[in-house]
Amino acid sequence: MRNRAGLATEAKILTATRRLLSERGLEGTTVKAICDAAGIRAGSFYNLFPSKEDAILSVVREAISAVDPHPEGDHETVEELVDAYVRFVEEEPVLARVYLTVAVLGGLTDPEMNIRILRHHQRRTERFAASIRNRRPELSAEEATERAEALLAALNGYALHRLLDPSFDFAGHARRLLRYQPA
Amino acid sequence: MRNRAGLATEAKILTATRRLLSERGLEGTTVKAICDAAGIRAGSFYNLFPSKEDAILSVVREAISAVDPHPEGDHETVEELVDAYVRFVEEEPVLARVYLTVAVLGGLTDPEMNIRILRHHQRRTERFAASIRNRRPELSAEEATERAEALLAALNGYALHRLLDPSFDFAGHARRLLRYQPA
DNA sequence: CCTTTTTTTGATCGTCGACTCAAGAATAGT
DNA sequence: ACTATTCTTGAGTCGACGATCAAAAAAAGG
Repeated sequence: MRNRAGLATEAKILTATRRLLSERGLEGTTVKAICDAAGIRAGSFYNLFPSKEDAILSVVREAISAVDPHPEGDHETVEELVDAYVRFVEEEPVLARVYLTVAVLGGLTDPEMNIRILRHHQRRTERFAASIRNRRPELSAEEATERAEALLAALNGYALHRLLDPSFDFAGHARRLLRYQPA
Repeated sequence: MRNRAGLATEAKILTATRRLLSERGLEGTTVKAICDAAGIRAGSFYNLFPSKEDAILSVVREAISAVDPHPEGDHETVEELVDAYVRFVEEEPVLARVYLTVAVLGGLTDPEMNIRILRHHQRRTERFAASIRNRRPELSAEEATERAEALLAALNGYALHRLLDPSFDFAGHARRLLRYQPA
């Protein structure tokens, strides 16, 4: 693809797909809905994406990789990681919805999404566990991993609730969680 | 419906629907899949259920009402309520999956499911808040509600994680949650 | 300007989804 | 045993979905 029009169309398609996935879920994200929202015909869609799944996967990958900040230093604190997740959910609600509804939910029923979300979750758990062990070296690797798992699960629960009830104080409760169970 | 065969067929349909919803989600729960699993033809299905949504809604209602124990006394403790939820998830994994994937996560994209899950969630929050205030009468209604919301959100996160990783110690972490943030 | 490549369009295809119906088989009630 | 009701079946309708394609239109490159 070299034409400017093609790049613009691709962007319109991805924007429409993001919005649809976030608002109507996998079921509501049809090729027709995407094309209507993007103001194009189906043929143009298939000129740029080999299949519907391709466009969806592209957005899902984007959402998953936006969940956590890209690794910077070797000494991340748990607070930084938690704050980053809170910011992600609050500042990128569209991608956050895609992450939670399509990736996490889809991981429970769709086999391909399952391996994808498990891989992501393992990396994420290891990262959190490392930051926990940074602060509390006396913890065994297993203990740190278990705490990271519980912390992440609770955070996901908070995030989920936050999507249902925007007045939920995600940041405050996340901080409180860290205070009571100081990682 | 008076015929025994009809009752038996209805049970087979509901069993198949439960299993499909839990394993393949809304998307994978087609009339054909239900009928295949139940060993009947589509006509029999529509002799007993006016629509596919009807059968699904029936199972979703069942799952939602199985989440919490039916009210007994006026003095439930938070521990009892939390334990009941843990037991529900561990002893009724099929319904628990339906509850979390179809009802809770579906509530984020499907408008009808949304009002259903919000109603349920409000009742549940009030119940938890009441049990919290039972133990700590010095808390304001708002504070108790906020704590109940956070507790429930974290529990749902744990439950969700438990579905992805059956080795996750849901009961243990739930208890620890209560200890650190003693409701 | 002309050629090549990319993009868009509109029509269309096959498949699979939910759902219907007439006719026959089974079952209750009497 | 008879009859009315319920249940099951198989064939079928209809629409939506993902996907394809030839041809026209637009853009890029020289």
